Amino acid sequence: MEISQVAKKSGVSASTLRFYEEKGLIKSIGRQGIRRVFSSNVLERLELIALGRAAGFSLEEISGILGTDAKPDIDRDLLLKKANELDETIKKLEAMRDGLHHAAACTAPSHLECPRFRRLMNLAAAGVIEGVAANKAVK
Amino acid sequence: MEISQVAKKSGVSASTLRFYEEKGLIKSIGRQGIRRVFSSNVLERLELIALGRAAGFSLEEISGILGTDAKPDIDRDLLLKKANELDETIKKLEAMRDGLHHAAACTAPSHLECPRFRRLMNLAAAGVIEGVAANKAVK
DNA sequence: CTACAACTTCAAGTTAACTTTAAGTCAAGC
DNA sequence: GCTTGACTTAAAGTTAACTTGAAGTTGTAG
Repeated sequence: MEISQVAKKSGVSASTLRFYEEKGLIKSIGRQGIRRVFSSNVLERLELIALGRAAGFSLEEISGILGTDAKPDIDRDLLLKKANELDETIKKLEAMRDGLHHAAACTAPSHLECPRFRRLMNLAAAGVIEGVAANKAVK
Repeated sequence: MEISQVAKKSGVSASTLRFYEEKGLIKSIGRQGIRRVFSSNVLERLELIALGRAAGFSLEEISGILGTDAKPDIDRDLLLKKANELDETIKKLEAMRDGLHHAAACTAPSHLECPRFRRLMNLAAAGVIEGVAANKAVK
């Protein structure tokens, strides 16, 4: 496949594909003249990358998870660590979602004054700041 | 409270506090000489901001949700929309988490070849790319 | 054979969310 | 009364993840 084919099928722009290749996230299987040729495997790879991005991983983390080489040879401990991080994130997001739902329905004059909203937010916020700091530290 | 007090109690650096004030996300209640003075309410506000960041909202979105003025006067439709977006994200994250857990335990030569992993990833990836594109479009 | 659309590289530009730096202000302790 | 340390502003620098632009190359349709 040519780059435009991949772009069209994946929804990832050609410039991004070149950028990803430069970063080692994807590979072209060769060239026809000057033009890159991709195997259709790359589409799968791009889905995984998109998934990782949606999950909040950086491109660097994703290349750590998926592996930069042909064989994605994976560090199982890293995977478990990432899975646990995700679990933490999910809990916060659920609290946030519930908070938002309540805020939309609540009739208190200000949400900051609504005990239920506060309780939800406090529950959710516990460890958030530390969590963010920790994430930065990990980088 | 002085800015360093707020920084210490919130874990948010002084420069970030000034930056947030500039963006209208927080407010100081006045000045003592040249120095900002904050009320302790700002700590709560900062927790909400941290929560929003952890949930993947941009600062602009957060100021949209929390309101820039003193009274957080909230657009309920926006809240519900954000809650639904969050719900979508949560589902993807759960799929990703499950995928990672499995990948860590799986003995298939390559995860891309493991049917269970593929099934999980495909489930998770459905709509991810469109979702990302949609998020960008919303911005 | 020539025009042209689709590719190529490399460098520079963009945005978000901060951080860093330079230069100055001020209250407090010695 | 002067040094010190915590503040101040304004501007520039940083990083991630791309995008855009300029200048050149190539396969194909007319």
